[in-house]
Parts: sequence; structure tokens; C-alpha cells
Amino acid sequence: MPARAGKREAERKAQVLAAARTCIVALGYERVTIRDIAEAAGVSTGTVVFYFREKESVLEAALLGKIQDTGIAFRAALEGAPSARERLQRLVEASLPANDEVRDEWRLWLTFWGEATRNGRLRAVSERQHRRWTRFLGGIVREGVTAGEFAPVDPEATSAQIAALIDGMAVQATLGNPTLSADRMRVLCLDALRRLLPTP
Amino acid sequence: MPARAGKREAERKAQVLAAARTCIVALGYERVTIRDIAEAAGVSTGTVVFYFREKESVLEAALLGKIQDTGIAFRAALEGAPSARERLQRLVEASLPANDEVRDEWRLWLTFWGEATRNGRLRAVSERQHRRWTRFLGGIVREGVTAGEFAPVDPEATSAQIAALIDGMAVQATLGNPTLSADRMRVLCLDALRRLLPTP
DNA sequence: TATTTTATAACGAACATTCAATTGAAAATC
DNA sequence: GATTTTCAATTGAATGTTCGTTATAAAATA
Repeated sequence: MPARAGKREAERKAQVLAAARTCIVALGYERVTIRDIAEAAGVSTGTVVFYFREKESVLEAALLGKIQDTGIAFRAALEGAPSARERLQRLVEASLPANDEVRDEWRLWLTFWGEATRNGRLRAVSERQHRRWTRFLGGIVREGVTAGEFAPVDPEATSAQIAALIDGMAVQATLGNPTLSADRMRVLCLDALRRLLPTP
Repeated sequence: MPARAGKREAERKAQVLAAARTCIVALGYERVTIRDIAEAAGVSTGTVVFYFREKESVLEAALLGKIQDTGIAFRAALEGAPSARERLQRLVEASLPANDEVRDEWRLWLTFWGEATRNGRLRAVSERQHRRWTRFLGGIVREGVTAGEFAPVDPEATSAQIAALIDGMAVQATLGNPTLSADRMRVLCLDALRRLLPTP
């Protein structure tokens, strides 16, 4: 086994994938060329191909990488939240496309969903990620119910409803719909939380 | 001004646009070629170019055409519905990606959203359509409140929440998420309707 | 026949991919 | 420690394909 194989590999791959994500958001999945990616990463097209055998691999890996670690930021947002309701409210807050970072993340999701209608591998990851996310939400709802914060509701159903609500609103907010700004999304989501999860 | 526009024009355009939509759903917006469209429509590439000066025009018109008459089927579904609640329930039912027709329509919406993040014209249509749709829902909610069917709620807020809920669920159901089948979507949406719009 | 409609061919641009050549740094040898 | 060897890493140009568009010819229609 060559001990020195792939020393720069991880670093370079990450660099190329980050560039690819930037290109995808700016141009759209299908419109991105290897040259675009190479230029954005500051390397030659040969380098891109060297680390990812073909274009499709770069694009898929770029999407999957970001999609799969969605949720990391969410867990961080929960630090020190005293109650289940507060935790849910913070998740809503962290979901608002109110700054470029979150907005770009939602843009990537919209692109991802569009692409996943035709790509089985992407679709599989979408499922796994959605299950993870609703389980996460469901756990918080269950805690709140157990602790007597919320009226007794079905945590599975409620978490799926909350997840759908956030996704649906984020679509409009991300597209810049003036009747559904990030601020309005906050108001509507928090209101829905109160109505779906009343105090007992 | 050409006094006599082509006789077959409307017919041919519709034929080409329908073919373009099929191709978009199957291949993705940017991957569709004029040759694909021509083949699917059973005409030559020359015909496609004759009626739509350039490729982009075909694709945009294909998306916009379908997107803009979303809602026609909905209005038909409401025929003879006796109450506001019944009307909302029928709208949910008509939104379920439970058959190929509705599923393809949602696939087109997912593609549309992805493309609209980068295309201002598509984004403008998205806004207009969303406003139309929430106003439509809002009207039904208002009727129900006035008629005493629902507890007094803000129709604007509630309709935006219902719209988001349906969109968000449809994303997962359209992607074939096994934990969110069309049947499960029906259950969850109807349950959410009950909770967001309780009887007074 | 004149006009509209449809088909075909050809063109140049842009693309993903391949590949021969080069570099750079670690490993082996002395 | 200096020299040589080795191979991962990187480049950029060449290749063949496919695309949108344009030009033009053929057919249909009135």
C-alpha cells in the first residue's frame, strides 16, 4: 500500500466541492461546467477530473455533502434552550432565509428537490434526511408533551406537519415573495406552533 | 402587421409546449434539447424553431403555461361543496400526488422552483401565482369564519399556513418518501386543517 | 402562383473527457 | 546528508460529440 497516497486528497476535494456548490447556486445544477468549477476553485479542469472521475460525481457529491450536514447548525442553535417550546422556536428562527448563508442553503435545497425528482441517489438521501429531521422534531415535541408543556398530541404527526410548514414557507421566502418575507415567515410559523401545540 | 396569422399556429404551439413539458419533467429544464422536444411532439426541429424563435422561449412558455393554469382543476373540484370545510378538504384531496397527472404537476413545480431561484421572470410568476392561491384559500377561510363554521382566525395568516403545509408535504410525497405517501399526506393535512380551523 | 408551414443540412461554439507531459515532494539508496 | 528514484498531483491541449442556430429547400395550403 502506498503510504503517501492521497495526502492532499481530502483538502483538494473539499476545495473543489465548495466551488461546485457556489457554481450550482449561481448557475443551476445542469448548467455548471467543469471549467466553471475549476475556475472557481482556482485549479485546472484536469485536477477536477483527477479527483472526481466525471462531472456528475462532482455535482452529486457537492449537493450531498451540504444536504447531509444540514442540521448541524440546528443542533448548535439549541444550546441552553430551557424548554421544548423554546427549542422549536429557535429551530424556526434558524430556518428563516433572513441572511445570505441560510438563503443560499435553501436555494441549494430547491435545486436539490428539483434534481431529485429525476435522480434516485439524490432521492434516497432526501428521504433519509427528512426522516432524520422529523425524528429530531418529533423528539422535541414528545419531550414537551411528557413535560406537560404541550397538550397531548401525536408527536409523529405534529413533527411532520411542522417540517412541511417550514419547508413550504421557506420556498416562498427564498424566492423573495414580498408577501412572505423572512419576518412574516417567523410570525406565521410561531403562530402555527402555538396553534398546533397548545398549552394543556 | 401580418393580417392573417397562421391557422395551425395555436394548435402547433400547444402541441410543442405539451411535448416540452414532458421533456422537462423527464430530463430537467436545462437538459432538454430542441431535438428532444421536436421528437416528442412528432415534428421537426424546424417547426419548433418556426413557432418559438429560440429554445429558451419554448422552455419558459412551457413552464409558465402549466404553472399559470394551476388552479383551474381546483375550482372544478369545488363544484357543489356544501361548506367551507368541505371545500378545503377537497382542495387537499386534489393536491395529493396520488396519480401520475398530479405527480407530474408537482414535479414540474419542483423544477420550476429550482429554476426560479435564478430566473427573475419565473420568480415573478411564482409570486403572482402564490398570491392568487392564498387569496383563494383566504376567501374560503373567511367564508367559513363568517358562517360560523370555524372559530374566528386571521384568514390571511391561516391561508398562508395551509398553503405552506400543502407545498411542504407535496415535496416529500412527490419525491416518493415512503414515510409520507399520498395517503399519509391526506391524513396529516386534514388533521392540520382541524387543528388550525377548529369549530367555534 | 404566392404564402405559410415543415423538413433537412450545415455551421460554429461549447462541452466532457482523454492523455501525454511536467512538477514536486517523499522515499530509497548510497 | 547528499543523490537518485518514484509516483501522486497537476496541467493544458487534443478529441469527438452534441448543441442552438441559421440557411435553405421542399411541401402544403389558399
